[in-house]
Amino acid sequence: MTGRGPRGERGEQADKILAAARRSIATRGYTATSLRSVAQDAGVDPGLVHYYFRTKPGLLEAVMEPPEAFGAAVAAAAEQPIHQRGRAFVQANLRLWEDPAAAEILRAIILTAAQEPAAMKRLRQLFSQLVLAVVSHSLTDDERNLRASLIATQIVGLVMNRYIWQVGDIAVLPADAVTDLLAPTIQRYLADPLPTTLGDRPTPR
Amino acid sequence: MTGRGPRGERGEQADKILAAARRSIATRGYTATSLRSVAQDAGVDPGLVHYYFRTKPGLLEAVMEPPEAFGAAVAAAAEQPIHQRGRAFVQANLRLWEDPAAAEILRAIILTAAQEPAAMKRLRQLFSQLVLAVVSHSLTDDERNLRASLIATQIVGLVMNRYIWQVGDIAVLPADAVTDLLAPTIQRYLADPLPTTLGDRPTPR
DNA sequence: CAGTAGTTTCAGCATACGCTGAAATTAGTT
DNA sequence: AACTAATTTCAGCGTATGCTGAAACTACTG
Repeated sequence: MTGRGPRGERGEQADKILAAARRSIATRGYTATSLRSVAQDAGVDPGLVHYYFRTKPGLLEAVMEPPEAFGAAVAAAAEQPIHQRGRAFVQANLRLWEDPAAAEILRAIILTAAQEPAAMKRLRQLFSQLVLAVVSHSLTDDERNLRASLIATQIVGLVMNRYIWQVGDIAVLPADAVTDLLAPTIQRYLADPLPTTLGDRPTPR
Repeated sequence: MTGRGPRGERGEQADKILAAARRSIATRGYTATSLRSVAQDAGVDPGLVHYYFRTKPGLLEAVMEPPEAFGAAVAAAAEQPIHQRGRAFVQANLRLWEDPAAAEILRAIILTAAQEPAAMKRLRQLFSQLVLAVVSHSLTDDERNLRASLIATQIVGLVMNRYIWQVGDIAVLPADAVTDLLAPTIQRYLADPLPTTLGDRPTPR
C-alpha cells in the first residue's frame, strides 16, 4: 500500500512493536516468540524490529523495562504503620496485578526468569524494590532479609496460582476475599516473632 | 565407529535420550530445547529421538511422566493426624524437591506449564494428587478446595523461590529451618478457622 | 542358514530463524 | 529546490529446526 519512509509520529512504530512483543512474550514465552511474528502482530516490517531494538535480547530488555514509578503503590504500602502493613501490602500487590499493562510486564519477566539471566536480574531488582521496601522500615537488620524472603514466598505463590497458571480457588475469588485470606500470613511474616529452633539468626549467605 | 543396528539392552538408548531431554528442558526450557541437541547430549543419532518418541510433544510427554509412586511420601503426610499434618506436609514437599530426579521432572513441568497445555495438564494433575490429598481427610467439603488452594499458594511460592529461582534467604536455609518457618502457615490454612468476611462459602467456580 | 523384526544411521526436504546491507521513501532544514 | 537525516522496505545470507524415508545393520527365530 504505502511506500517506504517514515509515517506517523516518532516512536509510533516502536511502540507498536513493543506492545506486540510484550503480549507474545507474556503468553508464548521468550524463546517461542519470533521477531517475524512480532513484526506481523505489530503490522510492521521485520527489519524495523532490528532497526529499533537491534537484537532479540535487546527487545527483551525493552519489554521488561518497567514504566516510571512502577509499583509505587506497593512501595507506598511500606509507609503504613506496621500493624496494618501486611494487609496493605497484599492489597497493593493485587491491585498491581489487576492492571493488565503491569501484569503483562511482570508475566513476561516471570516466564523468562528461569531461562534468561537478564530476566532473572530484573526479577531480583523488582524484589529489592518492592518486597524489601515493605520490610525495611522499623525492623532489625538481621531479620529483615529473612522476613522479606518469607513474604516473597507467599506473594509469589499467590501470583503464580492466581495470575500465571490460574489454578485453584485462589484464582477465582474476588480480590477482597484473597486479601482477607492472605493478609494474616503476610502480617505474621512481617512482624510476629519467628521460630528460634535453628539458631537465632537466619544464617544469611 | 560401530555400524548401525541395535546395541546394549532394549530401551537403553531411549533412557539416555529421556535423561538428556529432562535435563535440557528443566534448565533451558522446552522451546529452547532442540531434538538435535538432546540427541547430541545423549550421544545418539537425532533420528533415534523420533524413532522412540515420535514428535517433540511426544518427548515432552515422556519427560513429564512421573515415575511410579511419585510423591508417595507427600501423600503419606495426608495420613498424619490433623494437628501435625501441616508440618509433615512441608517436610514431605521439601524432601521431594531435595531429590534431584524428582526435582528435575517437576522443574520441567513448571517451566513449561505456562506455554504448553500438556504441561499445564500435568501440573493440575499433580496438584490434585499431592495437595488435595492432604486436605481430603477430615474436612468438610465446601472448605476443602479453598484450603487446598491456600496451601498450594504457600508451597508454590516456596518452590519458586528456593528451587526454581534460588532467590532470597529461603533458598539457602537448611530444610529444617524452612520447615519451622512455613509449617505454622500451612497448618493454619489446613485447620484454622477461615475469615468469614466475604460470604461464608468460598464461591467456587 | 534363511528369514524377520527391531534398531541405528544417513541424506535431505521444507520451513523458520536472527540478522545484515543497501536501496527507496519521507520529512524537515537551508 | 537542493540537501540531509531518519525511517521503512526488500532481498537474501547462513544456520537451525522438526520431521521423513529408506538403507544398513544386529539379534533372534524357524
